[in-house]
Amino acid sequence: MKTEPAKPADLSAQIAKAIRDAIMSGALPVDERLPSEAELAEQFAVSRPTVREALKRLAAQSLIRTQRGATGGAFVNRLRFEDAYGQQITTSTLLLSMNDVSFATACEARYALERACAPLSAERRTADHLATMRAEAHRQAQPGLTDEAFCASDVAFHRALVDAAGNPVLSYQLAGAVEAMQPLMNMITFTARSREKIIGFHQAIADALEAQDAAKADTALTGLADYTQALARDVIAARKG
Amino acid sequence: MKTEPAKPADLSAQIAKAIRDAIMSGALPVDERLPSEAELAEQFAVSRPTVREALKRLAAQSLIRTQRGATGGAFVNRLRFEDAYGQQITTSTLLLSMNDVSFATACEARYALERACAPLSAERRTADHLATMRAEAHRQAQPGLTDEAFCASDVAFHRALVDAAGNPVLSYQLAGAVEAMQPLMNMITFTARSREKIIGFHQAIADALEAQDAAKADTALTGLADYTQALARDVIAARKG
DNA sequence: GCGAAAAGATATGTCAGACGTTTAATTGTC
DNA sequence: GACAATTAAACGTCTGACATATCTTTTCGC
Repeated sequence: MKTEPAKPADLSAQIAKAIRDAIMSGALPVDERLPSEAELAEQFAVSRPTVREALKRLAAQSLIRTQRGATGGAFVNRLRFEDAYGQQITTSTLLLSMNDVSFATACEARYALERACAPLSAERRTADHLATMRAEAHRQAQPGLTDEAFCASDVAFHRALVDAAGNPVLSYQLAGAVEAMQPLMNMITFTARSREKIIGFHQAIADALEAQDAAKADTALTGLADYTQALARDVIAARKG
Repeated sequence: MKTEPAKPADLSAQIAKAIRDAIMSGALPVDERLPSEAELAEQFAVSRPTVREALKRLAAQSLIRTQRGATGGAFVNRLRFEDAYGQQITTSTLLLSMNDVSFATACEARYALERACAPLSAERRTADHLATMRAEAHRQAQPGLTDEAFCASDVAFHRALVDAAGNPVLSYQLAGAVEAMQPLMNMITFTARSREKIIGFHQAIADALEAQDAAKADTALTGLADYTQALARDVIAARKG
């Protein structure tokens, strides 16, 4: 029944797991200092380089931070949402590019999640969020804009839409879905006509949020989702033909 | 204007970043073998331990895998959704526990995302998904079940609901939100009465999905969300009093 | 007596070299 | 031609050392 014979991992991986478990169980609270590398080496009966490899693994996940000097050492890091965004975006981007995820699938996920945010955003949006969305929509209307810059502005617009929900957990989850789409979106050549339509949807969304009208926001988002999917289908069809 | 003077990071962090960028840009395709540790050490003009620390950082993010032996080395790893689930859950769990995220905020995010899945799940659910949901609901009705086991089954039920949407991107994003809630849920003591009500919602959700009725599923999910929030409020109030 | 400079202690960051282990390719023998 | 022994390449780990950063303590000068 076992798919894996539970092969023994590297020592550095074992040690990293032991420390990670201690952190996740709460045995090591935030800002607690770990024993020094030499002490850890003795405790786990391995050499210092092996301990260091384990600590670097944890540092790569932002679980610890290290500090040099007399009172230095490795400390349990308070994982912040901003820190996690980067990892989330990296992972999501690679997942999409390495797994032959279709544009349709990624797009569906993204707009499903955004529609989940929309009612909360309509209720809680601040003037700041609205201003950001208006500013990005205005930038998107500039004539000389490259496709890449247009897409980047698009991402900024949607980030503002998501952040307007005022729920950091949602913002974190959505960051991956929205930002990871950008490389896929960049493959689309936006005509003046398609930009105009997209900006129209963006303005409709901003209007709905300003009016705190969740239903209207949902309608505009659905329209944008459908239009984006249609655009992508055209691009793919044109590439084949 | 700069918040950080861009302090020079450790060599191992710099090297890890360089390789990570190469992977993300596509310069290093999947399954490509990196140069040996000795060659990398020479290229970057550092020692082998430093290179190894960099490689461990990448391994911790599942960006590379290493293999011993004659044809061994470090290879660019195809990041799979299953691999990413674990990291996503770890990160989400720590984010919630370390940032004083209220139960209400986490719960709101979770149910908003699940409601985004529900219409897709109603459309595409398979017999397998329905069977899993029914089985978990049945388990939840067992009398001797501990609170922990009840919560674990609850997670399994909701995972099935999310997976029924048939969109791996959604499943990935939701995994964090759903699983990371479990430690928070475990803090609630479920009375026989509250379990009964929750199971009722679960059955209503399963019924709605079986009937492919998205509206009914949404209603049931909303009911469950409201009830869960109310339960949590009671627990918090009881703890204070 | 008090402040500032110097010395010390501690811990991480990095390097050099070595040995063991794993794995695949090569070679040699029957 | 097939199988076994050898070889080579690469990672995994260890030892020891030095460099560097930072806090603490001591010492010196006034």
